[in-house]
Amino acid sequence: MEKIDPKEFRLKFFEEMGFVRKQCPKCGRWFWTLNKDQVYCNDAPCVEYEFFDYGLKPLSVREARKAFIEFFKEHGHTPVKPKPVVARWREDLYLTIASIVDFQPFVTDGVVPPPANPLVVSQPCIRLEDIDNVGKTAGRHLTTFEMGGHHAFNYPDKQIYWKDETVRYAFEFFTKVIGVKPEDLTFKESWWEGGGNAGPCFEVTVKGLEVATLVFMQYKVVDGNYVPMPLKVVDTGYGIERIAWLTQGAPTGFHAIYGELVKKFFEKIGVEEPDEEIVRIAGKLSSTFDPDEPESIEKYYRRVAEEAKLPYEKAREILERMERVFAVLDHTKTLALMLADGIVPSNTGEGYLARLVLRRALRALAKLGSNVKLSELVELQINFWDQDFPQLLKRRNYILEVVDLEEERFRKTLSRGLSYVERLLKRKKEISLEDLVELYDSHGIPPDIVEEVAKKKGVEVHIPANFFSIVARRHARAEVKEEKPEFPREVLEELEKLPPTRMLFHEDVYLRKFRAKVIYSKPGIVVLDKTAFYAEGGGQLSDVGKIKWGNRASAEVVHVTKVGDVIVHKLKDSVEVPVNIEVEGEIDWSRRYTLMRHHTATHIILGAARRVLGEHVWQAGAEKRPDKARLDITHYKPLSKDEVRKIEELANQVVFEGRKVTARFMDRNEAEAKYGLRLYQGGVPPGRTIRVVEVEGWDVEACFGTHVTNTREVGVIKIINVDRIQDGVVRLEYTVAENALKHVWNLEDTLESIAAKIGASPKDALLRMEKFVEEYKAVKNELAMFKRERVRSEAERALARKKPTKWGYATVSLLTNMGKDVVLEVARKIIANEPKASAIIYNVVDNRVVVNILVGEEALRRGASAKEILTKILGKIVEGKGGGREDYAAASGTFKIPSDKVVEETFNILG
RNA sequence: GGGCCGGUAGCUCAGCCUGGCAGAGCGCUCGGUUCGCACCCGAGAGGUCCCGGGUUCAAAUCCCGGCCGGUCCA
Repeated sequence: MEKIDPKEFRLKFFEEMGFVRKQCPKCGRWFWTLNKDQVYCNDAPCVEYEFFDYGLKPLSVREARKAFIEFFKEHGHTPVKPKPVVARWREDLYLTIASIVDFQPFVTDGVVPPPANPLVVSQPCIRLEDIDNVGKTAGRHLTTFEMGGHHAFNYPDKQIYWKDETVRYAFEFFTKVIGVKPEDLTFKESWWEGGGNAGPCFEVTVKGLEVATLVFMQYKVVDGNYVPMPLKVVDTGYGIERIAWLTQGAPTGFHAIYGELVKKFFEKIGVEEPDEEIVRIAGKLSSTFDPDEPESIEKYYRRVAEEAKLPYEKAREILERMERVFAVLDHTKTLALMLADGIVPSNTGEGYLARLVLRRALRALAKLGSNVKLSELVELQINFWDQDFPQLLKRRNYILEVVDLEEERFRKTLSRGLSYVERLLKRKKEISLEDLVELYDSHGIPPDIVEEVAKKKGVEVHIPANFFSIVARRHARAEVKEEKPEFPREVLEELEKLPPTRMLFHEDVYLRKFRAKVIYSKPGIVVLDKTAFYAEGGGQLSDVGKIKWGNRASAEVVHVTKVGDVIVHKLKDSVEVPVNIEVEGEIDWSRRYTLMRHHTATHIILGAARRVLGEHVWQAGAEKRPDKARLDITHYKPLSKDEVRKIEELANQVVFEGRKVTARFMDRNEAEAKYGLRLYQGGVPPGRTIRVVEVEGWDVEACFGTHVTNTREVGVIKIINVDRIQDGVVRLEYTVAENALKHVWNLEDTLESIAAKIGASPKDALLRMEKFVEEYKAVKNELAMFKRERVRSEAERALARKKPTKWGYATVSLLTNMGKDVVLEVARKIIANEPKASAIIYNVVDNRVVVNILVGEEALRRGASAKEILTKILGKIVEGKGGGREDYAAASGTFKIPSDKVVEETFNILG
């Protein structure tokens, strides 16, 4: 803050109007106002909300949005459509967190022109950073909100407008359209930073409520330094919901946003709606605390209790209940929007964020003691917002099915975890911090739910206030793996200076041979002025082939890669090709042609999967190799066999229909406008123009790869494997044409060998197998019977030859090739029949012998020791290793004496 | 992408720490009880202890690798 030059904020407009600059005695910030008597900065938490009886014309969220758009439209801004809340056009963000995000990175970097300039948009945004505060602050924090943004992009050669005009617009909008008295508007000086950009800003507040932020993006943050940007961007954010709240003077933001839904939610959830009086007081005071400071919240509860003339405990209970219902209101809307844009819940990526929101909502419901189905509440949101966000209605079935599935999943997780808690309590009678952390971190059971269960069992649980930071501390910093550079630094630097390679593979995908000039060469590395070799990218492996020059010289190309726009051929061995000569290149065509067919097949399969499974299907990864290809798609449950067949059938239909496949370069804005963000399946390519591959009437994607020109060339597609690779992602593997045929042959061969092994024809193999399994079980049972019989007879035989010792009796058996289980059974039988006996059993297997010694209960009491006996045996009879306890010992090794003397000698040494 | 937890009978799980007979409850089958059902009583069937390697006389148990699932965090 200190680094800002106050001059940045001194505007002509302020002078004209007679604004004065003041400093807030509470927060120390500087601000501008027309009210000469104003003391504080007019923002939370320095002042209480004072707009409740302000008497503005009440606007719903929809009306506030419309008023905002209309105003800026009238003032020369072109309205543009908002983007999805899932930022598919960004590689660095999962969610749309601000309206300016719509135009990052390409517009703000000056690579792509904005769709209009200046423009206005109302962008639904999702921010999850403050999810724990939602509800507590009566509407100050929300996970989803609409950011009204009017943006102007000022290029060095084309200025639109800057600070002065921006503040004038804000002033006019709030005073003329909304009806705020000029002296109630405060412009607070501040500094904004985010997404690698920074600049000064004004926070616009009215009667304690911040209603807009006017950012003047003019620096790029590079290594902590502020570098001026050539492109200066007016980045404003008007809080549409806050404008609705302000104008309605509703007791809380939630009442302003959700209107009749508030009552409906209390009813559906089944908790009592608090009196208007306490809600009003809570709303008014909600500006005064910092939700991250427990003491300030407590103070707030006390003040509400005091003003509402209620006991503290009672007030707190009412407020907490209300806060939770508010959180559910907020989370269900966020969830509906996320799912409508096709997020599939998962344990990673943006899918995890959807699951996080959903589970927070379920937890809040659990704490409210409600058993309402979450999908019923989400459905209320869909119906409430269907005109504002028509995608909710369109994706209704998907949203509700996923919510139900996820609720079921969470229920299972909870019950699994809770039975774990109960088992824990049986053993320990207390739950330690360590247990709590493990329950949450490994089993997903939040500590407050553990507390509840424990309480029912009469066990108190202490949850530290910093519980979640303790959990966070356990997560060691992920080490950043360095990627091994493909080329040495100095080579890379030289490569980067070369002119772009002409890409013959885009001009004619069927080109196999070509002549080109060598423009750069190092041992094992060649760069040509043009090439037909495709460089690895977009999940398509690179071409391989040959380069020939002179009379005889040639080199094998083993890999091709791209450095910027330069295509680099890597050679087998460190061959060096002379620079500036002409060479002939030839690619391995059969490999390339299969890759092309696999690539086109991938686009066809994606289109088929989307049609069979739904619009939430997105590519989550893909790889095309010569032997097979694979496509990972987002989907919320395992594919049924039926669905797989359906995808396969549909895909092959497209192959057989012989649809045209075209590739062309298009202006990014134009392509997005025509085909939507669906284009970005395999990531977001950089640049002003993008290459668009279209399978006629079936699928359109931004793609750099080589494709056949007619789907018929793919031949046939055979899905050979389907796998769930992680939550919410299904992997399809498939091959085409001859490879598909080979796959079928393999299956045939396998079946034939199985049939041959079991002596049946392939047709009868299954029947034969079933019979075998039955027989196997019967034989197993019969064998068990014989084993029992053998055990009995061996035990009897041994007991018949027992000899007395000082502790009772000893029996010695010499068996051959017995299983371990039989030997032990015999020994057990002996000491069961004669508790005074010690059973010694030798079992000879191949050239080795295993000796087992079991001592009966009575013999044990009289001083017999299996270990001692074993020691004697190991000394005299068996050479080997062993060990055991008093009642049991075993060893293995070889006999030291002839085996026909073993029984006799054993009795002797026990003497 | 990383951390943590788990995989044992059809299901839910115990046993693993400290190596030495693979177990419980529910479900299933049969029998008893009953006019019949439920309950109850008795008997029985049911196992690749996820897979592979290692240590050991001996591995569900200890070690290593893999697969699968769960969960928290980027």
